[in-house]
Amino acid sequence: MTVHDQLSASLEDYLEAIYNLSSDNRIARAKDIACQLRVARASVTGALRTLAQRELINYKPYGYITLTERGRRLAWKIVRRHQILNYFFAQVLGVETTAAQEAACRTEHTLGPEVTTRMTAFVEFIRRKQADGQDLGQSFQQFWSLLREG
Amino acid sequence: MTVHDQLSASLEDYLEAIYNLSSDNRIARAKDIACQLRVARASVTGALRTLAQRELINYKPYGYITLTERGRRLAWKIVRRHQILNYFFAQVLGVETTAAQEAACRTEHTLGPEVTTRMTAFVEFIRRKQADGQDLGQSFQQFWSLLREG
DNA sequence: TAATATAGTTAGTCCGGGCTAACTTTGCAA
DNA sequence: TTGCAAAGTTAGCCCGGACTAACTATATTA
Repeated sequence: MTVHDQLSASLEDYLEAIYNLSSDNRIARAKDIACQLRVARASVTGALRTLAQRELINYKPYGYITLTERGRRLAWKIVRRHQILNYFFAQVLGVETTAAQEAACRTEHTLGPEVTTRMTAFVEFIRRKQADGQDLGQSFQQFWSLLREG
Repeated sequence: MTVHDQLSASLEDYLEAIYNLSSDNRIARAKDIACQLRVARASVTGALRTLAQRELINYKPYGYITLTERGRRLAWKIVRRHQILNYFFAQVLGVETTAAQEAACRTEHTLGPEVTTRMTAFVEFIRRKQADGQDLGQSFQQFWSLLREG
């Protein structure tokens, strides 16, 4: 079984989309996955088959799509990573929200576990400082403005 | 002409390798590119052709490989991005050097221009603070140790 | 319940970018 | 100067992951 392998960037995206759609509201529909990932419906089918055979989702042709326990755990990690990066890009670097989102989408697949955990801690570190009245994002963004305008 | 297009991650790697090899010492040899990127010699040939037709390198079969002016400028940006990330991973997050290098290699291709410039500024910002006796990397790494050990 | 719209799948194609095997060119050493 | 090893190229293959077109299943609603 190829069950333990790393997922490709593309498969991570599918898994993440399924996670988001199924928690957002109801059921993850292939149509919506396609739409969210801006991909043809036909491409979704292939990805679903692969995810199913890696035992990350439960999937039968024309049936409902649900995450397995393994799938849910993995998806959660992926989503988490995404959020961390997004926070860093948006709140610390001050990148505009949709650009930050897009960057996070692209970058999230390349961080190894080492960098991910440290990055997570770093964001936590920054949040604490902020709670202590020391807003790093803000003071960087001041610096940034000076660079730009001044 | 496809001359203005974005390069794929893989082509960026080739360009970067050529840049490094030709500044490191002498001439960028296909053999060394292959070795550095851990790729078969045959794969290099294809990449060289593509880079040549995008006017980023001067290349004739069996000839020397040199960067064009455009190629050099672009390669420089790529190398720069790599260094910035590497600094951030190693000096700020405290990731061990070779792991930081590897992460930088994977991540560098996904940062858009917006994030890249801000990231560059962020690293500069941190350096300044460090010069002022406020070492963010160090204080984060203290925090990190507490998380781990404490 | 039958007709049709919508969702999903299949088949077949393409493209990037790897690979190996076999061939050609180049360059060094006898 | 020739003769062989090393470097480079070509041809042909594979794989992942997109696509379109055409088909099938499902759902809606008249």
